[in-house]
Amino acid sequence: MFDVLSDHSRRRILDLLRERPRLVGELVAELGMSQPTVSKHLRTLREAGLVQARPEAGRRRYELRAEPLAQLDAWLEPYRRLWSTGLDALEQHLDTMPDTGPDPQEQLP
Amino acid sequence: MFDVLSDHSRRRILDLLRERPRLVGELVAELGMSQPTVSKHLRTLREAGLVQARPEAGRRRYELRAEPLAQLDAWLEPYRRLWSTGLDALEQHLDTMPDTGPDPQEQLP
DNA sequence: TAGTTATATAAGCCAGTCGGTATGTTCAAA
DNA sequence: TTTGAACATACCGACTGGCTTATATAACTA
Repeated sequence: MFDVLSDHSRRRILDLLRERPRLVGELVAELGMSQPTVSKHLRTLREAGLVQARPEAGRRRYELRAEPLAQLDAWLEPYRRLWSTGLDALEQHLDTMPDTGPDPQEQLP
Repeated sequence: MFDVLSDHSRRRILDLLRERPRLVGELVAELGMSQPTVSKHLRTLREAGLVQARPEAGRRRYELRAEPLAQLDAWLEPYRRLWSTGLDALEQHLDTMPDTGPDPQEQLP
């Protein structure tokens, strides 16, 4: 999942498909890359379940499938608490140890 | 950001530092990689602002800095709506267009 | 059926990167 | 100041992955 998303061109494709489904030729024009290169990226995205092709009058319209991104969201989840509370790993650790000083913040779950 | 996170070893390091800050030697032992390799990953993470080193009795204790991950979260945000509502780019598009009938299924070559 | 268009796959090149070994560098203790 | 431990950097070989050109496949059209 991270591997698939680490490529800038593939993220551009996802961003474009987020607006609306598109034909391969449309993506080629907007990305300014060769058609085979775009097709290979689409294959990678397809195998990751992030896009889906629908035949349409001899062409192929690609559409976004966002569900697999939930994995990324799941990975991010435990980190989200840290930055959203301004708490990093150091303070989190100190929270679990006998306190030697004042405790500025308190924490939930 | 995506480039930094696309490496499995670096994600393992972040996961370990999420538990608690650690010395380089501790990470080396837990990752089973050579010390220079770990140091190189730490440098990459440091330059991305994801970790931070604190000198400690001649050693270096690395701690997590989760804030930059907010960028990832921001990128993810517009997609989160799609999968959380079960709405993908296709239906989103069709919502804005007059319906022409039932849609077929896809196929593979 | 042949020709044309749209897309997919194949093969090859090149740049970037991961991991390793060897070598600096820094710091604390003696 | 010297030694030794902990960590960083330099450099190298192997592999990966993206891009390009050339070619194959599929579907529409005449």
